Amino acid sequence: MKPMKISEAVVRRLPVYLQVLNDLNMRDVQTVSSQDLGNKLDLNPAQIRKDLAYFGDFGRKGIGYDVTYLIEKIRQILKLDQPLNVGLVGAGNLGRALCNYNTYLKDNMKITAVFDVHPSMVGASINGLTVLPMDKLKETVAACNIRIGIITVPAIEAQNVADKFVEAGVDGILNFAPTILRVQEHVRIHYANFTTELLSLAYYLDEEGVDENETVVD
Amino acid sequence: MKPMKISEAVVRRLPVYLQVLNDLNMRDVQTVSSQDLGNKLDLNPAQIRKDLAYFGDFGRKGIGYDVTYLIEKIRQILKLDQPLNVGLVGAGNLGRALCNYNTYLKDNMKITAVFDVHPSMVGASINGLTVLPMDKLKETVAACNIRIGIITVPAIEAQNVADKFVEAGVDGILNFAPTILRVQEHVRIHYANFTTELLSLAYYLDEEGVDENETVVD
DNA sequence: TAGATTGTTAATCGATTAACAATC
DNA sequence: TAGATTGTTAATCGATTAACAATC
Repeated sequence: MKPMKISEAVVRRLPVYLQVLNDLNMRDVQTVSSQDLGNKLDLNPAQIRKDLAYFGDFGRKGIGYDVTYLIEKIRQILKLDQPLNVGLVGAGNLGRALCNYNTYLKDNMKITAVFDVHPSMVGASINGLTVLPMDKLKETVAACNIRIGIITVPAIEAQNVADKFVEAGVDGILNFAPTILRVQEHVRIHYANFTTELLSLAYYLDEEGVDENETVVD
Repeated sequence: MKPMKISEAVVRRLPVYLQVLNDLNMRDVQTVSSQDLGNKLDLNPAQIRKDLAYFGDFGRKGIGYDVTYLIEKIRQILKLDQPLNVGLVGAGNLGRALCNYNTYLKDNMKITAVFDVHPSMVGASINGLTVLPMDKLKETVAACNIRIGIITVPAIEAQNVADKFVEAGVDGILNFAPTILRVQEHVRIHYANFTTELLSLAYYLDEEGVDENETVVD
């Protein structure tokens, strides 16, 4: 391992590698080359080798990477080899979807508490969890050792919820609300903003919608 | 306007600009400088000016950008000045959340049809839409002029659904399933994979979890 | 006019890719 | 040994930022 600073682009690719490796593992594939991975992910094999080499020598020259071993290593790098508790605020449709995905976020990440700002939601049961009121957030985050907060409330309430999470002591926030959050520097925020993806998708549509052949006169 | 090729990074920032501009507009702000926008978004003002300048001269020297005018222009660029119909497959929790968000995706984008692969789901009502069976997908996409497909089914079914969407003639797909899709080259795919964001967030946690001051001996 | 801010060119920075020695 | 594939250095590419003339 080197004490080098790893760029965000590299870190963001690790979960993608993990996803493909888990796939291969389920299909009992023992070994994979950077070439194979590159084909599956439309990435340059050199980039994959370089990404992995930041963290150690995981491959074998002439052979490739052992799938199980590489999964284990990437899990370690992402700190998914230890349990990580997550709290969620916003028991609406999206929040409930994420709670039910819990099996999905299996990799030692678990939503262990759900909160809502609306008293009418409090007490409801979601996938075995009882929705708690916001004034229980601080003590629950401490008691359950919650490190990450997920925000699935409307944009207008998001900053307020983020402040509560930070005050309660979480180190990271995943924000689904379409708004930029301001927090103390040491708290890391990731955005899961699908509207961005959807709206930017629209940009690329008419390149095909306008049939360029129609304008060709022979 | 220039006939230049615009990079994906630029296009992805446009919806973010739009978001902030809509915010400003609601608060009756008339004019905004690239400096202001940069502060709000943690972006370099020069980058914002450059991004916008790819598409035209929208600002006024010494003044800044007219908020309403810039919103209009970005809407045009993203083709949100015309209605755009969207179909969704997967009426589970996440699918339902997106359908109910319809107000959100107001910008002339609308989910106009919902499908599910499971017969037991068919016929259910979601936000005024009746869930249709998959064998109605092709005719509905044609009849409703659906250009974009959203996939909210489990990973294992996602490629199959994508194939159906492509066969039916959509030009773009927004995939929420954590899997890479293979489609004809002319179909554009965007990924809304929040597991990637969540897992990569874990990587950054212990940088603060390990209190570096504790190791300092004076 | 003086101050502010754009649009754009040039400089910088960082990320991706090619190439190859090492080695299984 | 010959073929395959890694880890890594050097070359390339592209994106970000700085700087500034134009101008409101």
